[in-house]
Amino acid sequence: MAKQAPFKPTESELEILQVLWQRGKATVREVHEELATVKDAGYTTTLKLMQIMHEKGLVKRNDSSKTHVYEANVSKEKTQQHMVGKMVNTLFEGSAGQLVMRALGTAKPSRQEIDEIQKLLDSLK
Amino acid sequence: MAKQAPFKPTESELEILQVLWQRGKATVREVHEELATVKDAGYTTTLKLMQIMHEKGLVKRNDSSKTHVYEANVSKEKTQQHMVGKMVNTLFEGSAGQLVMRALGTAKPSRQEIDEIQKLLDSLK
DNA sequence: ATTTATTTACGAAGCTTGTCGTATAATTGT
DNA sequence: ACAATTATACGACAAGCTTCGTAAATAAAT
Repeated sequence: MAKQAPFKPTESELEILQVLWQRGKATVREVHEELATVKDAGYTTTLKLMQIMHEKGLVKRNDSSKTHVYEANVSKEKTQQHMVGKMVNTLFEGSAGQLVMRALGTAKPSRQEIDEIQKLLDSLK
Repeated sequence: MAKQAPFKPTESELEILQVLWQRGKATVREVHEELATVKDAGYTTTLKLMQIMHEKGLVKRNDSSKTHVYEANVSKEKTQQHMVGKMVNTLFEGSAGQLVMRALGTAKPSRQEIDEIQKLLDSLK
């Protein structure tokens, strides 16, 4: 039976998940190359992190060939939901509205996003 | 010169900051009592955490009397801003709008909050 | 075929977090 | 005054994260 993912990815694990979500499947080498454009760590570091993530159940992998192919085992949506919920609790006293206000104050969304948000808000009323 | 606060409070540190933000000033005992209603850790644990937070510059303290009085040294607003920004980057590809959509999908804000958000959105257009 | 390169596996070290025990100093109660 | 309580300081430890070096196995290149 597959182990239940814990849903508390660390900073580095999130970076890796980002790549996997974006690419679907990827080898350690591919993930590492992509991270290298942003970060500065050795190949074996990325490898080790992904091995640990596999033990935790955060990713699954196909090791039928010598070069293993990895894939995220937690969805982006669920992870976002979980992390946002946690943040609302620990930093915004349970108020999603407060978080929204803060987010909008920090970075202005595009016109299109604004329209989308307004549509959603209307439907919530 | 006061050390610059690092702005990456841990989970436990956030719990303590929450109490300090709410009360303004508080002793270790007071913070601990309040946390004890939610959490289960010894007094010296809270003490140690607050001492470390002091070293980091996350809190300041008045130790003119035997019982030290602590106070947050980072504002709730700045901390929220920083944490939200980080989350937008690591989980939402830099899009605040996406975070907002997710937050609204997770927990419905009150009618009053919705109105507030809409007002803010209009002003952003 | 032999060398070179790639990949995984493993172990270890340094750092941070969270936990607590114990010692010491100060305060309070009787 | 003496005992009991309360506070700080300090050290230590387990667990987890991140880092990397090295060894062994496989694949590719010459």
